This record gives sequence, C-alpha cells and structure tokens, in this order.
Amino acid sequence: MDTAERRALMTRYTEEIVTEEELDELLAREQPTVYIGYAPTGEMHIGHFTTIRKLADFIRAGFDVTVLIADLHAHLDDEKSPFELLDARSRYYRTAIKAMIETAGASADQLTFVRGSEFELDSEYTLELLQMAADTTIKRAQRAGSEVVRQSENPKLGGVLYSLMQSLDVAALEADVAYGGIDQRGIYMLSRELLPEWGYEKPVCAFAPLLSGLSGGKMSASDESSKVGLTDDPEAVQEKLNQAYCPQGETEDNGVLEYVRYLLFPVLEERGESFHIERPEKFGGDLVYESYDELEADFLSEELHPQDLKNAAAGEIAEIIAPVGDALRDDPELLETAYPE
RNA sequence: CCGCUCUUAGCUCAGUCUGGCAGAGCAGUCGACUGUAGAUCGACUUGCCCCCCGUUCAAAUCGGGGAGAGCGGACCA
Repeated sequence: MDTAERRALMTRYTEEIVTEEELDELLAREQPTVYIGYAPTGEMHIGHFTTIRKLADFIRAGFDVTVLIADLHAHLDDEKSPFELLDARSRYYRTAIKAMIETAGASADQLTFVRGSEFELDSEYTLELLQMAADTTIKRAQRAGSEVVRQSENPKLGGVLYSLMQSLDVAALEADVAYGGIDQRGIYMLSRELLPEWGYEKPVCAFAPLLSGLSGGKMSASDESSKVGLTDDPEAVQEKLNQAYCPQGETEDNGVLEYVRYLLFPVLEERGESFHIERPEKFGGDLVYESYDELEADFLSEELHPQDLKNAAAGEIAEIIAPVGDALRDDPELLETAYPE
C-alpha cells in the first residue's frame, strides 16, 4: 500500500487532523503508533463502535494500534465509576472492544491493550505529573477538559488532573498519533503545548466526529433512547430507530443518517456488501445503495423517505451489533459485576 | 477549630419569615396531525419535602440533634 492510500484510509471519516503536514512526515516512517483511550464508565454504545470500527482503518494503514483502558480517569472524572468497580468495568470494556473490532473485520490480536493504572502510578510518571501540576494553571487544565470532564459548579481536583494525565499518557504510550472524538480536542491541544516543554514529541491528532443522538442534539449518557446499546436486541434497535429524530431531506443532527454513514457503510464495504432497502411498491419499490453518497443524495432529494431508511438501517445495525451483544452475554457475570443493579 | 448558608418531582427551582390538601418550568408518558421522528395542539403522570427526636388539633415550614454540600473567618510560634 502506498503512502497516498494509507493516508486516505487513515483520514477517512475524521473530523479533523492536526496537522496534515505532520501526518505526512509521520507516514513516511515505517510503522507509526496510534492510541485511543476509553475511560471505563457507562456501558458502551454505538458511538464507541464507530471509533473502534475506525481502528480497523489504522491497522490496515500499517499503524501500531494501542487501546488504553483509562481506568483511573473513569474515577477521576467526578467518580463516574466507583473505585471498586474499575476492575470489572475495565474487563467489560476490553471484551466489548475486542468484539467490536472483530465485527469491523479486523483481528483483536492486532490491538495492544493497556490499562491506565498499569503505568500511571509509576513513580516516574507521578513525578512528572506533579511537575506539570506545578506548572499549569487550573483554568488552563479546566478549559482543556471542558468538553470531556463532567462540569459542575464545584469542580473537583480530579477533573483537572484528568487533562494533565491524558497529556502525559500520550508520551508514556509513545504514541505518534492521538485519536479520539472531537470532544478530546481541548485536551490534545494542551498535550501539544505541554509535551514539548517536557522533552517529548507533540502528537499528531486525529479526531472523529461525534454522532448525533437519536432524539436530536447530542448523544446523552443518561438518555438510553438517544443511542443504540450494544446489547439491544433487534426489536429494541427497531424501536429506537423508529423513534429517532429524522427530518425528511435534512442531514443536520440526523443520527440515523450518521449511523449509516460512519458504521453501516464502512462495515458493509469491508464485507463487500451493499445496502438494501425494502420499500412498499406504492412508494416506488426496493432500493439498493453501494455507497453513502448515493444514499445521501436520494435522502436530500426526498426520493428516500425516513421511514424506509429507518426500517432498513435498524435491521442492518441490529445485525452488526448482534455478535457484540452475544460476546457480552456469553459471560453474564461481566455485565453484572461491572454494572450491578 | 469557629461562624453563616443550602438540601423539596428525573433536572432547575418556588413555597419556610407569618404552621392549614405538595407547587411551577423543563423533561417524561399518552393521544391528534403528518407515510418516520421532530415541531404544534390536547390530556396525563411524577415525591422518604436529607435523617432522627420534639412542640402542636395540624410541621416541608417552628425547636433540638445529626448527615451531606457550599462559603467565610481563624490558626499559620
């Protein structure tokens, strides 16, 4: 695979690359490294799936891919995960991520898993963290994490350490590229500012778009109906998609369309399949799409009606997440211990 | 260590002074209208009023004790 192909593969479905020039330099090297971190907090969902699906692109583009299970971060961020559940949730995240990457057509063996607490408590790391804390203003760290860390009237120290630790993680994991949702932008910009001061390379950053929630607006952690869960059965997926905000002919805030674009088509493409939409004869009969662009064009022209799209997308998405749900149900204790009650 | 303030529906809060059926907005649920959803309209639901004890015919409201949170002061020999 030549550099142009690797570059196209790496940058597709991204919201932003910082910077394109630095990426080109990196691609000239043999095997660059990329990492993405997940704080094991709430149950994983289809939004995570799209970023994990993309890891398959990185692998194919010749990257050495590391997945960080940022367990300490899950607790630092307003104790989203109680300390005593970090083990169980880390296990759950790892299992879920492996199942998703396999579903996306890559092998889980090609991912290197690292848990935050494995190295973030080393004295060398800790000392550097403290030095950074001495050198960084509270406002700077807060601003960096404002899109990631839970905001409140009375913020905890954990929330500011969060940003510093994530910056240090990039260096500790020796990642050339930091990948994550566009919400991570603030933190990685801080990393790019801070790391050179401590003698490290600043990372190239790749950001994924954040998918819209199904109920319009952002996907919400607390709103189950705003997203498809990995263990949702086909009926639940159908139900949620059917309830989804999906204005005819509009792409903005359209979660359904975004699922189709960032998850469905990439997976279908990997499998060499096309997207079939059943449609009653009175509305024009069935449709087949080979690419998202074709589908979007029809949707914009209102040739493709939201109801038909929803029905078909729900079926396909349910099928894609099914093996992930199976893997999670295969070890019932996994979910029970990670999320008691 | 001392003082002051706050705690009421899923969320944001009113009500407490002056005791008398537990409230509003948002969210949610259900209908109507759309070949989806949303918007709109109509209807509906939601409670350990932080906990315990006391006063009273009657306590979210008054008194005492406690818990959690916030703020301020003091200490800095």
